Amino acid sequence: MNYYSIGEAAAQLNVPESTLRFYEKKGLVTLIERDEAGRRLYSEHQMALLRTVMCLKNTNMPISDIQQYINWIVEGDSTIEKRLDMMLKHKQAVLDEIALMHHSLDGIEEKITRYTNKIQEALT
Amino acid sequence: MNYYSIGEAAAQLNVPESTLRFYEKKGLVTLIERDEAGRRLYSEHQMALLRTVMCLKNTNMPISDIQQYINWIVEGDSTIEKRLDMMLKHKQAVLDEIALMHHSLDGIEEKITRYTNKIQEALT
DNA sequence: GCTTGACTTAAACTAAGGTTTAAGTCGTAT
DNA sequence: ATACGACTTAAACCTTAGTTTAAGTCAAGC
Repeated sequence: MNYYSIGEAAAQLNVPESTLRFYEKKGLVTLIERDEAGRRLYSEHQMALLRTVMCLKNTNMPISDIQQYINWIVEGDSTIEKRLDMMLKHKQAVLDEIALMHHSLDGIEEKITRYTNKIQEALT
Repeated sequence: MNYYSIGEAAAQLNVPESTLRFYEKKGLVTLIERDEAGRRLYSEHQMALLRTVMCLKNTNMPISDIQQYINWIVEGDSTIEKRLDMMLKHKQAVLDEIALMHHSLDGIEEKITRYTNKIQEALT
């Protein structure tokens, strides 16, 4: 299998290395292998997990909730319903947030139109 | 003209009163009139400004940037180009953020599908 | 006359999500 | 051999965006 150093993993996930160490300490990602020298080796499997973590983080899930979700994954299939429930709720929260942003964007676009017109008028 | 007490304004904007006082201290909203007893009176004009502030806040603009924007409004028409520039950049930032959220949502929906299938299978 | 809702300042406090620092130790590549 | 990238712990520090507290004052309504 392919392994990534912390530097490679960080670059791929577009976060600082310090964040990966921080997430590890927080239990957002577990069981990272090490080479003989004690350096972290991120497997494809870990990278997939981290990509999931990033999906949740990018949609503003609090770290503590991501932690809970990861714990459920580690616990195994008995927690699938809980995970499904969490993801459904989170999806709705994200949709709500996107809707709010879209709505707010309307207000911003109105400003853009108004300013653009004003500048046009000033040039005539 | 119609005036609103801080309680009414807060309810209408869906924020705590403490936040309105905080924004005022920060200079996000200025020149709020007072009644004889010193209580804040929010005019329609102030409410409109505050709705703009909320649009920016709801799209995650930092308070310091909102402050700058409001300062420019107060300065008058000479700052219209700066405001237009700021709004155009902010619009792009918001669109980028929404795009990232949408993309991340795909990952979340994949989980939902997988968990749903697993639960279905388990029932057969 | 008392409760309610508003007001004041300044500072402390909170929560989230990291970042930085100190003071080192290792192993690998040039 | 020396620089590079990684490693350690623990605590201190940072920013953002408020919230809370203290210790009052003030005016209006019941």
